[in-house]
Amino acid sequence: MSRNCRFTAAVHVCAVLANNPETDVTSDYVAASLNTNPVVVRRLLASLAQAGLVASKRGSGGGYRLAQAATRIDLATIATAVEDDEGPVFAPNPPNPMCPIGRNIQPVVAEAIARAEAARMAELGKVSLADVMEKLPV
Amino acid sequence: MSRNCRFTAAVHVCAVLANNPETDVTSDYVAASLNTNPVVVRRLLASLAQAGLVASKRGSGGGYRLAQAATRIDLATIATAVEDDEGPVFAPNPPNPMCPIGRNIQPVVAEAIARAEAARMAELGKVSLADVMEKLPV
DNA sequence: TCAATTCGTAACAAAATGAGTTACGAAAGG
DNA sequence: CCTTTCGTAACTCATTTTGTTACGAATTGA
Repeated sequence: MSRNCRFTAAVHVCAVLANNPETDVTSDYVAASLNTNPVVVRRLLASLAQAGLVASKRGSGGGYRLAQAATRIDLATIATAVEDDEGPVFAPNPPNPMCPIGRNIQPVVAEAIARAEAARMAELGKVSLADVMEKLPV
Repeated sequence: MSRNCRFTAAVHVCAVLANNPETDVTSDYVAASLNTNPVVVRRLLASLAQAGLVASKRGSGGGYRLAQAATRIDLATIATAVEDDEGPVFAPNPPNPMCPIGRNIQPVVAEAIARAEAARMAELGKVSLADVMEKLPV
């Protein structure tokens, strides 16, 4: 599954929480909207909680809610929270060090990828969760 | 393996071809630099050929060479050639259509992702294969 | 205190993805 | 012809991700 899959799901989760402000929403409830398993949702929410985007409460009556206003959460923050930030990923086999190309190409490409990813994040950062909510039927 | 993996490999392949201008380079040769299998390389090169970036010649003395000058090939073109352009990917299970959030969120997020991907491509487009070659020891 | 609820997380099965490998036909050159 | 090399299909294997079950810890309310 692609990178955008987890990201889209994470935005969906946040949208459900934003739609129930000041309320503790259970992972079962969110899972019903996502049409998936509660544990999958909790794993997503664990990443979001670690980034300080959501707060969780255990026990009866517990659940999740946004830890910040929807206007202050942008899609770039959500993306970095749930994506594996391992930088540019290379093949399992390292390039042949005997080859002058193979020996040196990775840092060069990695730099270009880093700039491209930064541009992608900058664009995602222009959209807030509140912007997303506005485009949904309330 | 991530998206950047195939992309990095494709740039590596192009760099090897650029390093042997006006020469037909075999997939075996490229595979040695990539430290991988010739068939894997041929699959990558098939995508690059379909995009018009490389030309192939069969038979004895055959191989691959760049179909355009390295100054005219940019990393965005390479990326679009080898990446699955399936737009934003969603989870295997579609969201619950009974939920107003689930029913409507995907197009909204897809639009933001499309803009972000466009920004990423714009950044990759600023770097040409010749730029990459310049940063490698000749 | 006790029971019910809910998160947190581990363990494992199932599914999907991609890489690697083998194989073989088609094309091209000598 | 015979060799070389691409093009591609079929298959296996490793890796990753998702889904599922399970259970302990925390919290609430009776």
